[in-house]
Amino acid sequence: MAETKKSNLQLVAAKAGVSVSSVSRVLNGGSASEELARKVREAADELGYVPHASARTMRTGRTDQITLAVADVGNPVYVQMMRTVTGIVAKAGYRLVVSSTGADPQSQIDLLASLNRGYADGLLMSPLRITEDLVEAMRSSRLPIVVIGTLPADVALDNVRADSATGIGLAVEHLVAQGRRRIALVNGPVDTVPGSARLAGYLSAIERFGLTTSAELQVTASAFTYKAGRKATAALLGQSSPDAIIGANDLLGVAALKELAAAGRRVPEDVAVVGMDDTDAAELATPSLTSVDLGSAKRAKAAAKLLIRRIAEPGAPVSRIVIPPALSVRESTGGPA
Amino acid sequence: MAETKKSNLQLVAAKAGVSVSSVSRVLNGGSASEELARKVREAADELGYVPHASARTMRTGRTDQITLAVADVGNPVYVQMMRTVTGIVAKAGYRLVVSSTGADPQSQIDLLASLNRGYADGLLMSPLRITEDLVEAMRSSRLPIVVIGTLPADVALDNVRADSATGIGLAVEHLVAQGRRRIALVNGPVDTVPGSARLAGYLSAIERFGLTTSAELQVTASAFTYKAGRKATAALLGQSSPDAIIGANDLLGVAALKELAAAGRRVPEDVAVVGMDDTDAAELATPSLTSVDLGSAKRAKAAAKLLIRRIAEPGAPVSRIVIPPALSVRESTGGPA
DNA sequence: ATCGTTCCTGGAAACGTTCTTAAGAACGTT
DNA sequence: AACGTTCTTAAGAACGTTTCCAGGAACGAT
Repeated sequence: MAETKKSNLQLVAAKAGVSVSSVSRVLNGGSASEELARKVREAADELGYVPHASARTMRTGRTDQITLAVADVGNPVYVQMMRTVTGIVAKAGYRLVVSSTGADPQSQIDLLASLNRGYADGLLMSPLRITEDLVEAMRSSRLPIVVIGTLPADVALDNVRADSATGIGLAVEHLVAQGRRRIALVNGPVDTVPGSARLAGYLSAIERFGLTTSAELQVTASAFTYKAGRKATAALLGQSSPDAIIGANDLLGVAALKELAAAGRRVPEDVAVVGMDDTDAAELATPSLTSVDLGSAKRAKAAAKLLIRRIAEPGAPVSRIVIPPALSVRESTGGPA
Repeated sequence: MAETKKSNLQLVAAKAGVSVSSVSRVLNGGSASEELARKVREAADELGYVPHASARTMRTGRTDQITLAVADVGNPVYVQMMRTVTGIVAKAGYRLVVSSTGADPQSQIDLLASLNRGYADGLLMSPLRITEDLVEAMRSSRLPIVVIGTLPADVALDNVRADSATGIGLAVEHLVAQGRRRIALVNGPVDTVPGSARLAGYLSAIERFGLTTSAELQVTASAFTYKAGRKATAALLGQSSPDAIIGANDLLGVAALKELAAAGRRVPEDVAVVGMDDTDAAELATPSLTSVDLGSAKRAKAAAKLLIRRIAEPGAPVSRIVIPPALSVRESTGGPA
């Protein structure tokens, strides 16, 4: 057994001395006599038969694959999502295929076009930037899509979003409770979905707690990456002296931590730091990084389930789920080691 | 244009008033008259035609997809590989599909079986554990495979390997030059390919530099992860007092860093720490982690090129490439901040 | 005018599967 | 003994492409 040559139903059928359709029926669990089933299985085993995925897809229209599109495989929040999603879709009988698009909308549009060729039964995506063109492409896609992240109100797609604003509120509240007054924001690009949400959340929280902010306390990194975060934090420290810094994600938070260390400021004594996403990176940092858990694992899980349901019933009403945030307090704001 | 309905060659042909074969020829760059080409393109545009991947695959036998199988998406060394590979294969006209297998050989065997159904034209894999069954599955696969990592000598597959032994030698040499004498190893499971290579490299380097080691200086984490590394390092510190620790990868190195901090030892004053793989995690750690660059990016790049070549010419002689290691000195061994 | 080339186009087969339809066998009922 | 029902199996169409092959048309050469 387990020979590996080209094999197909016809060869198996010939070997077993039965018809092609009978082989297909037996192998897919249809009704058949003991005798027939035995012969078929024997022949299939002997030939090391493996069904041809494309042929099946062409006939059935299903691929049994789900694609997860992520903007940056280096961002630990996506790693967390991948982990979660893999398990869920596997349980439902799907293979997960991860596709790394760039950060720009065009590459996501390209991916959508390519998926419409029939590479997958559904798409899980978390677009960083949402343009008219991308929305149009998502709308006109004939593939079920579930979006992880916020979406314009008029786009009728299933989506699972975080509540950045409340999340930042949690961070600010925690910092205020410690007597911090000059709370800075190291944000990612504001033309991105998370970037704009976090800026808005920051401004509203600052106001709500009766604090003040200023242009000097807000810097924008060129990307949600460590390197960009270092640069942005350096600029921030050059133009103001905050007593707390909120990084718009953990990578930016860790960058702030490192830059503060390089500048000789103590964390948390001189400056407290909070990140967002509560990924492994927060745990691994030194000092460990307090982080707002935006529920990325939960979001990914919910999104995967939503997608599986939508594939099963395309006509189901559109769901919009919001996952509430939580705060994980660690050393960078005086939490336990 | 850009309607998105079900469309196929037949519909386009009908709309353009030509034959199906002519449409196919035009769209795939065959020879055709100006007039015909114009009509076809117009019709295709208007219908928003997208070719059906599976149908094409069934006819041509190609999928234009390459699969990268990684054991753990959370390991930054794989992230580095994904980044590199994505670019290379895209340039050659392939889509990269990332598949996250578990650490056990069986899940890799399953993946191989599933790929033999025709999901991809080639496979890039980096198996953690190599068993007889896995070797057998790789041998009998009808899919071109390139292995990133060491392979038994009698397996005739293209592969690109690191030189762990020399790499560890570099680390030991560096540590010895600083006067370190009690060099410990925090290894991953020794029944894995990298685990056994690193243990062997460590022992030989220790001997070469005239040092001694003992069972107390060697611990084995249950996996190549941060959490397992913490536990293993804690055990190490409980049973001996090394003046240097080599982590078998960066995650273990960072874990050692954190555990030392928790135990109140200063790095690098009391204990120097070296990791392996030279990933982002080494850069982000505090203090930043000296790490042996095993050339993961170069290995991934070479492997991708090898695979593309092998797909093009299946009969080409088997290549075995070794990438030499290098040392990136950082704060954890007294390097620059 | 006939023939041989070259160029363009259409017909049709084939890739491997699933599924509908139908034919035949076995068996029980009237 | 004739008939209806149920069960098992086979035949064949269809999914959407690519590509081989052949039929013309256009054209120049003999």
